Amino acid sequence: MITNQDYLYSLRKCYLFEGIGDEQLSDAIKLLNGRIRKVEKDEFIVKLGGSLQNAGLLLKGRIESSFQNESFDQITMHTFSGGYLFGEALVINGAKNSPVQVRAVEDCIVLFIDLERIYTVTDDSPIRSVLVNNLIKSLAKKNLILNQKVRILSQKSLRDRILIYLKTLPKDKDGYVKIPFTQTALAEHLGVNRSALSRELGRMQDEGILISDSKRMKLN
Amino acid sequence: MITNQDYLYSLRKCYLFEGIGDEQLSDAIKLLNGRIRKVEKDEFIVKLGGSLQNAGLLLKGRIESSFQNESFDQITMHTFSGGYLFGEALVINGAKNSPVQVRAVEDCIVLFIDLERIYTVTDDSPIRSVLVNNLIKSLAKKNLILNQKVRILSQKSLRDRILIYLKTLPKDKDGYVKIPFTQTALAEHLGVNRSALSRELGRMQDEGILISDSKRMKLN
DNA sequence: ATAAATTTGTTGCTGTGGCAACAGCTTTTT
DNA sequence: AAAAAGCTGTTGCCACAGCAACAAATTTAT
Repeated sequence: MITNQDYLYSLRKCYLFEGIGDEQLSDAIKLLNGRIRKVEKDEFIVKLGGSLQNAGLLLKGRIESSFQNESFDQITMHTFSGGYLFGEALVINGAKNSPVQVRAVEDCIVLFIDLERIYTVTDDSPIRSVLVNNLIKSLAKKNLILNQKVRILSQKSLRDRILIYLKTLPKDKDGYVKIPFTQTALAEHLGVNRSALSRELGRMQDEGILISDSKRMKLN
Repeated sequence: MITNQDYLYSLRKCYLFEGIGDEQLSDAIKLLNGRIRKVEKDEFIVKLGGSLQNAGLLLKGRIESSFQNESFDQITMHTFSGGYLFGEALVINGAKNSPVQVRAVEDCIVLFIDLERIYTVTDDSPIRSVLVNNLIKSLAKKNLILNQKVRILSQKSLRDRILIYLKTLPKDKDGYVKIPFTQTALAEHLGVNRSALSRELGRMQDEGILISDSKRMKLN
């Protein structure tokens, strides 16, 4: 039996539960009718064109949302890990034809929840009003994330896509950023050809504007 | 003096007030501390990198949100008219550096509102709970709109961008769609070069897959 | 430890679409 | 009605990045 306690860390990271004390966490999850489910690597939680009944909260593992363009290239929307809420927009819109697919990249543990209970039921439970608040903020934040994606994809040159992407990543003290993907996956994130990406990264190093030792990069 | 009554039609179109009767509309607007302001053509409501204090509800006119890529091309995010709520995501996130600019394309009338009042104040006014519900749905819907934008920008070929865009527009009985932009503006929507767009539209007509008589188009 | 699978660098070829420039139209302004 | 501003079609040029193919390196599976 899997308990909430096992994943307290991920739950705490989730924006939806911000401001809700550890003691009330169980109540909140009960209120949302939370159900834990294992999802195996490479399993699709949402298929392209499919629908999703419930939003999910990722407790463990990594999940990726993506789609294909008309040339059948894979474009990654977002890769996320513990504490991430996904599928809210689909569920709230009652979308029948999902424009994205959602796939487990590793073995995952997901807490599925009935989001509607946050905003349709109208009692004045104090927990609910916190949840409402957090849900609104989550949605607004995801909006900005999507904006960022649009910004990357709007760049004309591959180099600009790389530069913008790198600027979003947090720098460590030496000014390096960690790339959380293989180069192949990075290409899918930036929506570019893999070998073209490799070539451009090489060029940038030749020109001296980029230092790159596998998985770590630094701009000048 | 401008009254709410003057713009009842636009207010009714706004998703935020769905399910709120005409009689209660004034109460709702009072609750949100609504203030009407004229915005002149070409005035910026949000500048790039700036911030926005209040969300706006467009009562009259047309507004466009856009940004520039690193090559200084103008990319249009969204053009909207009466009844549209904008700036929510910026306000809710408290964004200091707006990634987009918002500009009046025509002379506009805007109702600015204090969105926070919807979700921070915690009394159990029945109007508020409707507003909360609608705000959540609005945010989720905007999410899908952004998704659509990402989808267009992820296409490798100009033609695919055009095709996908056309498919989102509503067809009339003859299968024609109305293009609500000049070709120049359409190019900015699709994030492509204006003359390349013109060229490609020409090609498509030559190939017989598109019929186009100024402002109206039809696919085969 | 070995094999299998995946990732990465590299390179020649090629097509698409960006760019600039201009002429002809259309729309807006005065 | 005239002038100004903006939109559209067209064209030659060419760079960027997609593509395919392969070998080398790295990672994962058995």
